[in-house]
This record gives sequence, C-alpha cells and structure tokens, in this order.
Amino acid sequence: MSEEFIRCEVNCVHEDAVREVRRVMLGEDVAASLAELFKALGDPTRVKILFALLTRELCVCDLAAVVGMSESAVSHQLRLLRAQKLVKFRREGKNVYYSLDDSHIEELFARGLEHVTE
Amino acid sequence: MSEEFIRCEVNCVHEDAVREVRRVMLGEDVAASLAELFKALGDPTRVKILFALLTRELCVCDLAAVVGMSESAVSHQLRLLRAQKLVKFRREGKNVYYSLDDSHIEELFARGLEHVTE
DNA sequence: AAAACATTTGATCATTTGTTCAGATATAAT
DNA sequence: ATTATATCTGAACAAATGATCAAATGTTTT
Repeated sequence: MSEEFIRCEVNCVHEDAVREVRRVMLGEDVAASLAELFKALGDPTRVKILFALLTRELCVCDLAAVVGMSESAVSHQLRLLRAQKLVKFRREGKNVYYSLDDSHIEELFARGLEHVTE
Repeated sequence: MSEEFIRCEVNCVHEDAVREVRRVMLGEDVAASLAELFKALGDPTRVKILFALLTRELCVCDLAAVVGMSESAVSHQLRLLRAQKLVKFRREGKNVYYSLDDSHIEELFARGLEHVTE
C-alpha cells in the first residue's frame, strides 16, 4: 500500500488527513459529472440563454435576438444544454420552444451571483 | 431601433417576449463573471480540490496526493481558484495551507449533485 | 409540388485549457 | 553557507471549445 505517498518520502503528506479526505472524496465519475454540469454553466452565452429561460419559454429565434448571437450559434449551445438535461424543448409549427429542465438553476445562479457581486 | 430584428423579418421573433426578457437580462459583465465562476468549477481536478477542502484545510502536497495529480498541476489549478476567490491560503513553515474562501461552494455542490444524481 | 422559413448539423479554424517538464523561489535544517 | 524540501512559475504542446459558414431537415404556406 501507500503506493501514492512515494513523492513526499514520509512526512510531507499528512497521511491521516489525506486518508480522512480520501474516505469521503467524490467518486471519479461523480466528480466528472459535476464538472460537466458546471462547465455547461461556464460560458457567457449559455449563462444568458439559461437566464433568459428563467423568465419564460422562448424559441431559438427569440433566444438569438436576446443574446445577440446567430441562430446557429445558439442552436449549438442549446444542444449542449440539452445533453446536460438543463433545457427541454417542444416543437410548435415551425418554431422550437425551449424551457428550463432543471429546478436547481435558479438556486445555482442565485448563489453564483452572491459570490460574484460581493 | 429594432436594429436587432432584421433577421426574422417581422413575425419570427416575438418582439414583446424579447423585449421583456431583455429588460431583466444580466449585464454583459455580470454574465461574464458568472460564467467565469462556473468555469472555475467546471473541471474534475478543481472539483476534487474544492470538495477536499470542504472537509478541511490541506497543504499542496496533501491535495496532490488526494486528487492523484502532480504538485505542479495542483498548484496551477490553485492559482486559478485563488484568482476566482474560491480558495485562500496561509503559509506555515515550508507548507502552504489552502482552505475555502467562499461560503457558497457547499451549497453550489449540493445543488449540482442533486442535478447530477437524479 | 414548390417556395419560404425556423432550426439543426457538420466542417473548419482560431482560441482557450490543462498537463508536463524544467527551472525558479522560499523556508527550514544541517 | 549549503542542502533539502515545498511550492510556484513559464514554456510547450496536445486536446477541447465556441463561433461561423454552408448545407441539410422539418414544417407551413401557396
């Protein structure tokens, strides 16, 4: 064992602390998923899209106008947000309406804004 | 005005909806800051570092052992987290101890995990 | 069926990101 | 002072990202 403590010979690493933290550490997969989620929130365009959808359902064309970006660009971002199950959509005639698919976004934004504006 | 509605001639964009959403939309700078924050949380290594610090203060060497990455790599990431005011540090002898500098991280992780594990 | 419109998609390309490596700093111990 | 240890830094490079453009879908209208 202690394969991982080679680096700092014997007393650089506080073995007890490391062991304790390791015990409660997130699994590799969970950490990856969590990072994926935050990464999806980590772009100004997507932040604006999600924030807009916080107010109301909107079609791609509206979203493009709101965030000031091409429909193509918005569509690409929406695909990513869909993959992360952050938004859902419904088709109505020629338009596709997007809305939030996650009840936590408002809370996440609120906490994020608290941090940013202090 | 209506500079921005050229694209969809007259009735693709729901002008009223767009106007309403535009009114409450985040400023360019706030959206950027918020995105920066989430981007900082959007990497597995950084997620693990922050999660570890949720348990207790740790030195760089410990963190490296916990997340299974070189001290250099961890140090680079810590710099980024420092820039976002997510962690703070204190020097004690040869070691530098890092701890969380944001009370919202726990909440952000909790909400994030709820989304991921459902 | 053809034309018009909203949305999606794939390819491309410049930019950003995250790790590694080698070397610099800073503090402590001899 | 010299050596050892912990941390930081800059350069380099592969990989991921995000916008743009052209073209493909899918839907409605005529």
